[in-house]
Amino acid sequence: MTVDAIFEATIQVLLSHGSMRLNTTRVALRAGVSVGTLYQYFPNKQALLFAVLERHLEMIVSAVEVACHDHHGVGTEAMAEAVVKAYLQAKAKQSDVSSALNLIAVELDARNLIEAANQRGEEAIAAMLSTASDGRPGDLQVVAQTLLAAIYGTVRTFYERGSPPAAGDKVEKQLTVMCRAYLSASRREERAQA
Amino acid sequence: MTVDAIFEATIQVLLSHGSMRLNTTRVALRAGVSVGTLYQYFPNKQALLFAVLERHLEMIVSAVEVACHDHHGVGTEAMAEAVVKAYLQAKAKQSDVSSALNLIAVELDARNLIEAANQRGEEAIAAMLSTASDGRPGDLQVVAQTLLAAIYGTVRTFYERGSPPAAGDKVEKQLTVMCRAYLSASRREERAQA
DNA sequence: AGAATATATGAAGTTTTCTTCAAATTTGGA
DNA sequence: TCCAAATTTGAAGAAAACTTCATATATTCT
Repeated sequence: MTVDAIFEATIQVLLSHGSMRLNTTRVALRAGVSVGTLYQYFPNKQALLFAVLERHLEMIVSAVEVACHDHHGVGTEAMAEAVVKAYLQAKAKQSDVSSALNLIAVELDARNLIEAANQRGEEAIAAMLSTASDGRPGDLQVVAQTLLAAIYGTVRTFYERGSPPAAGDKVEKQLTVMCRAYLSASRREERAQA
Repeated sequence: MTVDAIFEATIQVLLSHGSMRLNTTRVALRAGVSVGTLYQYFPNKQALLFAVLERHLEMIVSAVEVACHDHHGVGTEAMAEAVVKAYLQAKAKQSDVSSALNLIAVELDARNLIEAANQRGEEAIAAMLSTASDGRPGDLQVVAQTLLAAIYGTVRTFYERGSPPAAGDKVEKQLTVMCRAYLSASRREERAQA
């Protein structure tokens, strides 16, 4: 479909030129359509970028939500593993998209969009953690928030660096170790304070 | 100094308008000088952004390096604590700058700059870890890399979200728990494999 | 003070980018 | 086949941004 071609082109231009040098003509050209066509589907440049971002966020969050839902009731270690894996897979499925989009996320009035996506992710994680078979961690909100931020931030850092996909396994392993350790430590702290 | 005013103005414009709507006129206006003056000091817009970024990276990395150097020979838990604290303090010292700069970092040919900064940070951490009194973690390179990425990414995520500075304490606490747990777990894995 | 040097100004030229719209093309049904 | 609706085109107008440079102001030194 034309719209998909435009989406794809936006990503490509973002990757090869950066958001500062992204302009509608370039996107249209890359998409193999004319500028006019682009404006048929998006009222202006900002709307285009917004749509591309929205699309990607939805994909990531829903992946996390599904993973959390599928892992209610298991131990925290398995939970850590599951979330890390889900997030990493979702990212890998469109690794180029990921790094490109971080360039525009903050440009737009996308704060709310991102905030909402985070919220959903955090809630899914908190809900899952509360069902842990080996005891729930302390402050659910805080732990869920930190966990998501750590996964999100670490992965992003690696992607931006353009690490080879081969490194993905290493990242997953280390992240899993870290998240597991964190959740265990959280429970320990919890017990210590009680 | 004029140059400092321009630096500061760049950050401000970046924050209030985003990199896409950042232009030399706006920066000059905000700095209280004329466009001509700006071009007296920077050959073009790109050079300006590059300089601002460079300045900031140097500040952050050197803070990490100092912290690492000051903590050679202590236990890994203390190390985790030290690095987290150093990084967070450096960021906090110019919290606005931090989030603003991530907007342009990838725009420029700044890959090398960032790569170099990361390199230095990782090396400092690896060097410190290798002197741990309670046993060095497994693959020093990988652990240092992951640790830095996790701290960097997590902090960035929080900053971009515009969390109130009050939340800084909570972030520091959680990050410390996480990094400590990670380093302990790394050592445990090391022993298990040996 | 006066000359020499350094710094600042901002209007104007050039280039880039955004967006529109009348005309051309394609699509799908009667 | 023929028509009407949907889609596409890209040249061109309008707006925004980059950069230059001749002129003006300030600073420093003798």
